[in-house]
Order: sequence, then structure tokens, then C-alpha cells
Amino acid sequence: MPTITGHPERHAPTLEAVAEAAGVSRATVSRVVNGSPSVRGEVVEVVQKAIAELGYVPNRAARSLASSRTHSIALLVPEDVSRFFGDPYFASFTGGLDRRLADTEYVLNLVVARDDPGRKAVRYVRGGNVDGAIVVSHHRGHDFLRQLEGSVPIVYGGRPDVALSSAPYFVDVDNESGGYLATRHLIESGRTRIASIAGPDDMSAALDRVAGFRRALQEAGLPDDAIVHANFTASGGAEAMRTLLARQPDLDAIFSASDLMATGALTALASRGISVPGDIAIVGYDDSPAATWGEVGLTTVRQPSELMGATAVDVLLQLLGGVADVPHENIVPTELVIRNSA
Amino acid sequence: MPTITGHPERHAPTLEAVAEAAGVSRATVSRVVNGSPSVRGEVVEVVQKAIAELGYVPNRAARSLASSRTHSIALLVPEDVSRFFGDPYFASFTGGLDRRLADTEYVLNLVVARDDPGRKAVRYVRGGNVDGAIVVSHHRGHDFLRQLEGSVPIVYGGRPDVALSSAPYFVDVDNESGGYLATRHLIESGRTRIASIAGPDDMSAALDRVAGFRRALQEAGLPDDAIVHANFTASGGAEAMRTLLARQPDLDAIFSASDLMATGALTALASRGISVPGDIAIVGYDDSPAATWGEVGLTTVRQPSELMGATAVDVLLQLLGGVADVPHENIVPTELVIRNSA
DNA sequence: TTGTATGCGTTATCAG
DNA sequence: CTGATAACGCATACAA
Repeated sequence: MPTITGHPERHAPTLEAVAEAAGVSRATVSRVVNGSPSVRGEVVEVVQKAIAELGYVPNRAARSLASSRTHSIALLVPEDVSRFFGDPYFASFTGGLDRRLADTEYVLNLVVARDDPGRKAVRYVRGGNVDGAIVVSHHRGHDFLRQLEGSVPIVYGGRPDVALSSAPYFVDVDNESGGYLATRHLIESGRTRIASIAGPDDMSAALDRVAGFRRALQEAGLPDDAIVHANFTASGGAEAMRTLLARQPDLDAIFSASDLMATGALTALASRGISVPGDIAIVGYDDSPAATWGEVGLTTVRQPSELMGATAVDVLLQLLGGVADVPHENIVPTELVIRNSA
Repeated sequence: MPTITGHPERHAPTLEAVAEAAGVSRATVSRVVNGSPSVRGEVVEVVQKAIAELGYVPNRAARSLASSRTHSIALLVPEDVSRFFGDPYFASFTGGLDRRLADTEYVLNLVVARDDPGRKAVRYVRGGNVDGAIVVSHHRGHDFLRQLEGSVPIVYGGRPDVALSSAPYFVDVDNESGGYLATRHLIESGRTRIASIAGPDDMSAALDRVAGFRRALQEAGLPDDAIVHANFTASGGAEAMRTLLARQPDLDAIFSASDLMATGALTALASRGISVPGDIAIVGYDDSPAATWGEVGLTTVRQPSELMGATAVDVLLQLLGGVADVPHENIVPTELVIRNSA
């Protein structure tokens, strides 16, 4: 490998070097580095000084080999890269996760692989490369996730749809009540011909929102069967909107299971000259940045996705830390954010 | 650490175990695993069989410790997580990178940190945790990038703005000619009052596009001073559009330095009842998915961002592989994609 | 509280 | 072509 810089490649200092410089043993330096309480104060100082002077940085591989802990966790995303990046939900989930992780010495390994051909992702996780994993956007049918069981602790973002052999750890929102909340709001503002642009029908989060939607309508004695499933993208939302309109031109309200789909619906409506919320009211889901992109602020169900990411990390860290009785279900609250669209 | 599964935690098989099972030495197994040509065919088969049967997976930490190579590379993003995720350019850049990496045994470590307080990111890269790094979205003023010099090979996405002590490796598009191309198109379609929504003025990519914009206008003898800088976001684009309009209401064309900003501009125009391309023509930049989000397809300068990501990986792998004479400047072509907006 | 000794799973340098 | 054997840098049980 070519040397990039001019100055001679200085060997990275090791524990040994620090120990010598500080006049103590390797073990003591190791203890200081790892914050062991059983080291005399003065000694700690001397060692830390030596560490600073030499610019010592622990070698992760060696540490990992000796302790059989890697200090890294995987974010596993069984999706297309473009889907992962296209949805603001992931952005803020990952943001929360990342920020929470920044306080720790763990690093994040991003593994996004839709089909995981060759089980590369699974092998990676099982191969002892990470201490734990967080899995988001899993669909029913992602059976390969089962192969992760029994390797390292796993926390799911959203209740997993696959049949696991033991109770999974997950963080989720109460999607059913989110859907209920949104629909209830539409009903209370006087709407009566209410449809839903739902998420994919192989994701429980999507189905739960539909369930809430239906419950609200049934309670109000309104029809609950105007539902079109889309794939959580803006263009999917636009198409669903057109389908809905073709089927039932006199709609007066929409519950969209994601903000992104709602933005698609909005452009579809705009191009037909249908006003929001005048002609049709619309409530989104997520409270993502997309909710305020357009000219009309989107009334939406806030999903604290950033908090979810952070919580997922918390749960995982507890698991890794051997904390007893970590709760399996971690539900974060949902809330209606009222803007202009409904 | 609590055992998650029911079945007893079986020790992961080691080289040793495979060697025993195959009736050879550890060294030989290691050779087979690493594809050494100097192992007899039959022996290779026996060993591979044993590997398969035992489900052996090399321990990365041990391997890394012994070989001082980590087989992982960092994607370093000196940005907010939300910026990183919000821009489709990164999505496809990362997608290209990820796909290219999938063919190799390298894994990606995502390090996104705006200010890198405590130099965590730098320490991470310097600490021997990765074999190399790819850096995107660096701004002038990101001097901490200088601290990466001399550690591991680095490839920049976009020509770096910081003063480096040695010639950097980078992949980039010819932004100047991209800006020229876009503006030229507007001029040729008869527009004469042309403004630009430019990118941040601390990024050379943005400034180069402005330069191309100006060159085209000067050649045509048209005014070239209607320029507003924004931050590459949709809302930034919308605001810039409003500023531009306030300043010069009779504009008839816009060159936006990113599609995302262009979408913001489009919504700003729509809300004022200004038609595109009737009243104002607009050309974007990127050819990202955002270009086709709206009702009116965006004419735009295609930036093969996916190719750029893949190329960055290629260059880095060459560097890591000790290939001689790897070119420092890797320029990928740019092209005008004509849709409806101009 | 501190030091000593051993092992973590591979790679790589030797001989053979 | 193959097999011993010494690193690699650190954590940790055990001794002192």
C-alpha cells in the first residue's frame, strides 16, 4: 500500500508503550482505559497523561479479540437503498439512533440489502462482527430474519411480522390508535366520505393503521371500505389518490398512512384543481419534514421516529449490558399535529 | 449477556476446528479460506467441505489483528443526518457505493457527524478501524478533514475544498460545464431573463455550476447577476425563488443547482399561479427522483451519482490493492435530460 | 491496588 | 505444497 504522506509512518502506540511511558504495567493501563474503579487516583492521572502524550488509541481488533465484544452494532435494513433513503421516517429514525450512539463508544454498521442474496447480511451479523443489531422496515416474508435468532441481541423498529421462536424486543408506536386518532379528527370536522391511502399490506404497521381507521368510522356509522394500499412512496400516494378519486369522486377526506404518500396525493389533487382542505381534507402520518414541504401544512399523526431510533439503541444497550428484565415491547406515544390540511 | 435463544450457545467453530475436521493444519485451512493458489486441489475440496459442514465463518477481529487489515471502509459524511438523508443525491451515491461494495468482502461503516465534536470520527478513521474512507459533502472550513491525511487512503466525492498537503483522490462531475449546459439550453429556447438558485457558496461544486451559468450568459451577452445561494434543500429552494421573484418579477427562466431546490422553487411558483414552463422555464441539476416527483417533469442536468459512488469505491479498492498510478481526478460525464419544465 | 501470565483466532514466516 | 510457530494488541483470572 502506498504511503500517502510525507512523514514516516509512525507505529501506532500500544498499551505496552503507554505502560512503559507511565511506568506501570499493561494491565493497569488497560484498567484506566476501561474506566476500572480499582486504580489509584494518582496512577490514573499519570496514565492518562501518557495516553494523551502518545496519542494512544485502543486497537479495536485486539480489544475485540480479547473480549469477544466488537463495540459495533448493525443497522439492518431489508430494503432497497433508494427506499431507505427516500423515506424521511428512516432519516429521523437513523438520526435518533446515531445521536444516541454518539454518546457511546459503539459505532454503526449500515447493512442495507433487500433480498440478502447469499445471506451476506445474515452471515455478517452471525459472524460475530457486531454485538447486536437493530432491524427496521421488515416485511412479512422476510423469513431470513429468523436466521438471526440466537446470534446476538436484536431490537426491531416496529413489531416484527415474521414468526419468531421467542419474544422479540421491539420499539413501536401504537399504530392502531394513530389511525384512529387521525380518522376521528376528520369525522369531528364534519367529513363523512372518508378514504384511506394505506401502506403495504404486508406490514403490520400499515395494517394496524387501517384497523384504527376502520374502528373510528364504524363507531361513527360511516362506510369504512374506501382503502387503497400503496408502498409508502410519494408517487405511490399520487397513484392511490387517482385510483380513489376514480372510484369515488365525491370523497371529502383522506387518511394517508404516511406523509410522503400524502404529498403525492396533494400533487395529484392540485393537478385536478381540487382544493385542500376546502374540497378534500387530508391527514398524514409521521410528522416528517415532508409534512411542511408544500404550501399547505399537513395535519398529521406525529410519530416520534427520532425517539424510536434512540429508544431502540437504549434497549439494545441494556440488552448488551446484561440488564435484567428489559421490556420487550417499547411503545412510544403518538400525537395529532394539526396544521392546515384538515 | 443473557442468552436469547433456547438452544445452548454453541461455540463458533474456529480454524482449528476446521483443520481437525479436515485432517490438515490450521495454516492450510487459512490458505484455503484466503484462496491461496498453493494448495493441492483435493485438499482444497476436503477443507471446503469441512468449512461448509461446520458452518465456519472467519473471525474478523482475529483476522484483522493478525493482518492489520479490517476489511471495512468508512463513509464519512460531515453533515447533519437529516441533510444526508434528505438529499436524493446521497441516496444514489450511497446506493452505487453499496452495490459496488456488495461484490467485495468489505463492509461499510457509516459515520455521519456534522461537527465531529471530540474528533470522534477522525479518531475512528485514524484509529485503524477502517482500511480506507470515502468522504462526501465536505465544505470549505472542514479543516478537520486534514487530520485524516496520512492515515488511510481517502477518496473524496467531489473535489475537496480544504487545502490538503498532497493531491487528493476524488471523483467528480464537471460542474462548470453542467451549469453551462443547463443555462445554454435556456438561452437557446429563447429565454433572456435568467436567474440561478445556486448551492451553498462554501462548496466548490456549487460555485463551479455558477461559473458555468455565468459563462453561458456572458457568451450570449445577457445579464449574469441574478443569483441567490441556498442550501440544497427544497425549502431553501422555495425561499430563494421568492427572493428572486421579489427582486426581479419579470424572470423567465431559472437554473437551479439541484433538483431538490427546484422542487421547492416549483411549489413557490405554483402558489403564485406562475406556470412552468409557460411563464418561467426551469432547469434542475442531479436528475434525482425528485425530478419526476411533481406534475411537471423537471428538465435537469444528469449527474450520474450512482456511478460516482461506485467509482469512488473502485478508486479506493485500487488504492487498497496497491495498484500503481491510480488517477487522482476521476471525472464522470454530465448530460442534459430534457423533460417538460424547460 | 497492582503486576504476571495466558489466551482470543488469524496471518505470516519459517522450515521441511 | 504443507506444517510448526511466532506475532498481532488487548482483557482478565489469578497472584502478590
